[in-house]
Formats: sequence, structure tokens, C-alpha cells
Amino acid sequence: MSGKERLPVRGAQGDLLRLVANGHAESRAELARLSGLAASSVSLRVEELIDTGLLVEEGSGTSRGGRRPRRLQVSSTAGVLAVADLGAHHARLGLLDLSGTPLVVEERPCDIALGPEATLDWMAASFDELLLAHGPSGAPLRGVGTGIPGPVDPASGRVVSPSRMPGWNNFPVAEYLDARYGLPVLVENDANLLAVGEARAWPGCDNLMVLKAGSGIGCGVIVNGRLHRGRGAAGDISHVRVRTDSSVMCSCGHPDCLEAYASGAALMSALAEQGIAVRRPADLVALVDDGVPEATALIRNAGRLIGEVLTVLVNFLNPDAIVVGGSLSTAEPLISSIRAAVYERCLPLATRDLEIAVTRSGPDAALLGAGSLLLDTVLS
Amino acid sequence: MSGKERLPVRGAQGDLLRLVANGHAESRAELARLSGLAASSVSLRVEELIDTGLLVEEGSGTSRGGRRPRRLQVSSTAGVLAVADLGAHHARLGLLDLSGTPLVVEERPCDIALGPEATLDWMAASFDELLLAHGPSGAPLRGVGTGIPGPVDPASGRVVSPSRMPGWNNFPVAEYLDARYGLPVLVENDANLLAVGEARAWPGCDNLMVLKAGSGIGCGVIVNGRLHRGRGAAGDISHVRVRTDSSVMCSCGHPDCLEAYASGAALMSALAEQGIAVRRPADLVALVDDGVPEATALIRNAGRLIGEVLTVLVNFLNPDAIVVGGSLSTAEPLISSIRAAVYERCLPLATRDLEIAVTRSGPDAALLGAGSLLLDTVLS
DNA sequence: CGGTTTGTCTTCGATTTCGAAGGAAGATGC
DNA sequence: GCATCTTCCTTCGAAATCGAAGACAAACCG
Repeated sequence: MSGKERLPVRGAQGDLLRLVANGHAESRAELARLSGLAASSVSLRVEELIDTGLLVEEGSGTSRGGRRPRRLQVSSTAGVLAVADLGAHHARLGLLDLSGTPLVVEERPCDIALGPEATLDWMAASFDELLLAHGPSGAPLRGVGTGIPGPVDPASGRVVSPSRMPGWNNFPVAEYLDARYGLPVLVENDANLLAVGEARAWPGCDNLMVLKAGSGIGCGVIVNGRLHRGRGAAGDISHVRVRTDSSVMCSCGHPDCLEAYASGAALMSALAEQGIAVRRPADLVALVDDGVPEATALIRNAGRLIGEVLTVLVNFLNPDAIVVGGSLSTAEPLISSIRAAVYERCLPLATRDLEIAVTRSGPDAALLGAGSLLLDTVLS
Repeated sequence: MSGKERLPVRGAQGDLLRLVANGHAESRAELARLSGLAASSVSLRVEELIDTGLLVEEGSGTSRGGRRPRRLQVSSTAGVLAVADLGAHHARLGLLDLSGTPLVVEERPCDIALGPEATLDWMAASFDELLLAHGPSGAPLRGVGTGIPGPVDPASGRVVSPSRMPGWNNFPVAEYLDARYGLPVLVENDANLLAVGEARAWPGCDNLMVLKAGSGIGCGVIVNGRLHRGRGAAGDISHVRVRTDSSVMCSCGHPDCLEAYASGAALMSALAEQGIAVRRPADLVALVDDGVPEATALIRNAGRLIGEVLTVLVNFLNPDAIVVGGSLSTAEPLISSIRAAVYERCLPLATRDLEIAVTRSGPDAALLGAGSLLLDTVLS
């Protein structure tokens, strides 16, 4: 648990280590293919990494028709990453090994409205507890990462004009964590982390749109296999104007934003108006599963609105898949009405091979994404 | 004019040559910075390229505070590219040298409705004329490229379900040209070529949306400095549903597509209904310039509709700039109403540094783009 | 079951690339 | 006008990388 040590990695070793850690490669041959290096060079570097104790050989993989590859893994004693995914009222916290595999994951209630210092201090204290209880002995902490339910400027690691995070505007989260840990730090929007995490479960899909449908609506975009940030704010779809009969003012100051109709928060308040009170989006899903018609109708309508927005983006970006995550994603009618809207209205050329599916990597996807991005900087 | 010779380029030489040809670098020092190679290695390779006659040293560049760099250029005798941009009724044809600089450009009337064989044969004949009249002696033809006003499958080089190109559906344009020339061939959607060409004029802008507003509405997307194709159909914005009072059926079978309201073709037929007949989009612009109120109102409305669609995409992609090209782009009211719609409705975070401007590289942009993409394959 | 095919991994000499040092040529400042 | 700085480019030994050849190991197939 000593921490603050630089990994003894130099040159091409880092690239190879990263490929193994991120799960892109698990044999020397695969490394050679993906890194572009000659097989001989790969063997040399891998041997060095094994000597250093960062990589281990572990059993053999499945054959592709010839000799079985010797499977490579990042050593479990090489280090630990501490990652979190902050939500409005709950946070998921976890420890990962240097291959990005979770060692522990916990969900704890928290209140982001207490402001950045209180929340981040609480997060750090939780990390300490986790490390004490589950941190493998001898494995130093190598990096810290967290997801934020609002826009983050990637360059500075600051939160930028978030809608429901009082006190956080312009707070330098990355700087704050760096001062505390002196380690590689990652601060990223939660939907973006979800997207990165999910992308690992969609090999071969280089262009992905990952929707996070919870109390808010977020979206992470993977273009060419990498997270697309634009100037920092890319992926927003919640403040798109939708076609409706009524007219509602959104918190952003414009009328008829998608968020005002289709976000979990909006659905819950609409349900409350009909006399059905729910506390969190997951309760809403439970009502849908129970066949409560009011809830189902609302979710259906939300799916249709989201689908209509996605229509524009699918024609434009022409992705391989749309993945739906977030706490509302388990509601079957949501997916099916998104599907219906997209398939009905998009160009056949764009939907020809388009897959629309729920998350493959489950509730820890965002933590896995944080691990993946952190590894890029940790493994210099 | 002999042609069909492979360039004697191997290994890193190609990368360097391409950087010079594409205009990204013009000195050894710049090459070292951009290619990531050591300065010494660059010097070696450049010397080889000069010995082969592919590069020439030509005067000196401007100093950045120290010794002036020796400017490098692709030799004018190294080869020629023949490129075209096919439109519905007109085509631009040109010859470029291996640095992508135009040697000749001509605009000729043509009729794409005659079908692929007739049109491509006509194009080839035109290339032959140009080569005879303006082809520098001793410079062999090295590649052929063309833009198509419809969707192109990048892998096969086929036209895929175009809307206004009878007889072209599924025609293997690339194969046809390859059979004729036996040279590197490029076949790409016209808006995509425009985007690539325009991107050269926007250094530092890695994410770009380039709108082509002519008789149709097309859009090319540059993400991370490279053309984004998705599964081949990316960039379509013309079949997005817009908010209008009336209801018009689009040729794609859906109601209220952007194209049915804001394309040059739609505007012209709307104008015809008001008793004003025009033949081509450029005439429409002339009317607007003359202050004909009907034309101006139509263009304004088109700009607003386009702007509203762009709104969604700007929030989502968060680009550095939106560039408007195509024959309608010279109509001032079009740009200003696009600007108004985007700035009014987009998130401040997304429009903070967003530039919305007309094309910088003029009418030859698409040809330059074709050259740029062709060079990537020609300079192996 | 034995040959064939396919794929993995290592060895070793040839090639490429790097990087530090220094010369060349102009900008800058006194 | 002269010293100093910056940038450009080259030289040359050290280090990394390549690639062909071959050993190894399993799947495939009559």
C-alpha cells in the first residue's frame, strides 16, 4: 500500500503492457499483430516485462488452428487502481488490478450536493477503507479515477457548468485529487466512462453510441475505437428539441428539451402528477416490470422521443451499434420503442447492420471504463 | 504520359513523402516533428527521396527565429493525378501534381443520368484531353479519383442506392476505373471530398462538419483530423425530419425531410410555384443578391431549418467549426440564418469556440480533397 | 495414426532508427 | 559590428527493430 512509485517501463514496453492490460491482446502473437512490431521484438520486450514482474505467463489460450498461445496477464502484484462513478445519490467505488479487472466493487449512498470538497474527501476515505480491507498486499496504488455526472473539461479536469451539481461549477477535481495522491488522475464524464467500458465488450465495433438513461440522459461516443470528446462537451443529447404537442421549459432555458420529457427525473415527476410516487429510476423500472400501465406508457413515450433524436445521429454518425445503459436500460419497453423509432425513420443504409442493444458489461461498465482510461496514463 | 509505374518508395519514405505532398510539412525539421522520427533519420530518407527524383529542394522557407529551413517540394515531374467531381449536370475536372496542387481545372457540362458507363467514359476522355493539353511531359499518370453525388461504399467503391442517379445503383465505379487505368483509384462521395479538401484549410481544427448546400444537401465529417465514414454512409443529414407547419413527402418515403424543404432543388421548385423560374442553384443565389424578396425568404427559411438540424449535431459532436460549401454557400442570408439557429439553440459549452463560416478553399475544394485522399494510396 | 496445415515463439545477422554532439546559417541584442 | 541565441541540418557510434529461418506445438484430415 506504499504507492507513489513510478512503473519501471520504458519505450515500447508501455505500449505492449497497455495492450495486455486493456484486454486487447493476450499473447505475444497478438501483441505483434496489434502493435505493429516484429514478433521477435515483441518476444524480447515481453521477456523484459516478465523479468520485471509486471507480466506473468498464465496457462495457454485457445488455438486458432495452430499451436496454442501462451496467455499473458498483468501481474496481480503490480499495482491497484482506485476508481469511482459518482451519481447524484449513489456512488459505485472499486479497486481494479492493472489489467482493469475489478477486485472489489461497492455501491454506497452519497450526496453530491454537499459540494466537491466534501464529496471528494468522502470518496478518498472510502478508497482508503477499500484498500485496507481488500487491497492485495505489496500492490501499490497506481492511479485514481472518477466519473462525474456532468460535463468535464478533459484538459483541465474541471467540472464545467453542470446542471444538478451545486457548488461544483469550475471546480478543479483533477487538481484536487492530484494534490492528495500525487498519482495519475482521471476525471471524466460518467457517460463517457460508460462508453469506454462498454466498448471493451464490443470488439470489432469501432463506432459506438452509448446511451446512459438514468435520472438524466447522457451519451458517450466512441469513434474509431476511441472516446470522442470534441472540445470537451461532445455527446450531449439531452438538450435537443423534440416534437411534442405540449410545451415544457427545460432547466437550460430552452423549451422542449429531450431531458424535460424522457429523463428518469422527468418521468418520475410525470408519474407523481398521476398520483404514483417513486423515489428513484429503478423503482420506475419495477413498476414497468409489474405492468403498471401509466409507467409503461411513460417509458414507451420516452423511448420514442429518444429514438427520434437518435435517428438524426445514426444517419450522421453511422455507428456499428447503439448501446443503452443506465438504470432505466433494464426496462424492456424502453429499448423496443427506441428500436422501433430508429429502424422506422433512419436510412436503410445506416440501419443495415446497426445493432441496438442493452449494455453487455453490466453495472460496473463505468468503472471498467475508468480503469481502461487510467491504464493509458499509468502505463506510461 | 506513360503511366502504370509503381513509385520506388519503401518504408518510412512514403510517410515523409506524404507529409510533404499533403502540405503538412515543408522542411526536414517539420518532417521530424510530425513524423515522430529522429531528425537524423529524416535527413537520410529525404536524401534518398531527392536522389530518386521524387523530392526537390526549392529555395528556403521563413525562419522561426533561427536558421531558415530548406524548403522541400514534390518534384513536378514525379507524376500527375487526374481528379473529377461529378455533379448532376456539371463536372469539375482537373490535373494535380503530386503535391496536390492543381495544374488545370475545368468545368464542363455533363449528364449523370446517362448512366455510369457513359459518364465514366466521358470522364476518361476528358482526362485524356486534359493530359494531352496540359500534362507536363515526363510526368506519368499516378492515380485517378472522382467524387460522386451519392452514397459510396468505401470498401468496394460501389455506388449504393443513390437518390438521383438512375442506373448507378450498385455500379462498381472503382472496379470500372481500375480496369481502365490499372492505377490507384479513388471513388468517394462528393461531400466527403469537399470535407477533406476543406480540412486542409483549417489547420488545428481536428473536428469539422462540412456542409455541401447545392441542389442536394450533403455533409462530410472530419473527426480527429480524418474523414469519418462510419459504415460507409456517415454524414447524411438530408433525411432528418424537420419541424414545419406543412407536410411534404420526400423521395425517400418519409414525410418532412430536410431535403424536401432546404435543398436547392426544393427551393427552386418552391420558387417556380411563385412564378419565378430558375435553372440552377447559382441562379437562386443571384436572385438573393439582387434582393428578390421571395428568394431571400426561401433561403432564410432553409438556413433556419438546416441550422436546427445542425444544432443536434453540434451538441453531439462538439466540432471546432462548421464550414458551408456548395453552390448555395455564397448566399449571405443562408449562413447568417444557420448561425442564428445554431447559436440560439445550442449549449453554450458547445458553441463557445465554434466557428461557422463559408468554405475557405473555394470551388476546387473537392478536387483538392480527392487529391489528398489519392496521395495516401499513391505514395504507398 | 502419420502427414499436412496453421499458428506460436525464439535465434541471429542485417537494417533501420536513435540521440548526442557539432557545424551551418540566420535572428537578435547590445 | 560582434557576441549570443535559436533553429536547421548532418555526422557517427549505440541501440532498437526487423525479418528470414527454424523449432515447437496443436488442429485438421484422410
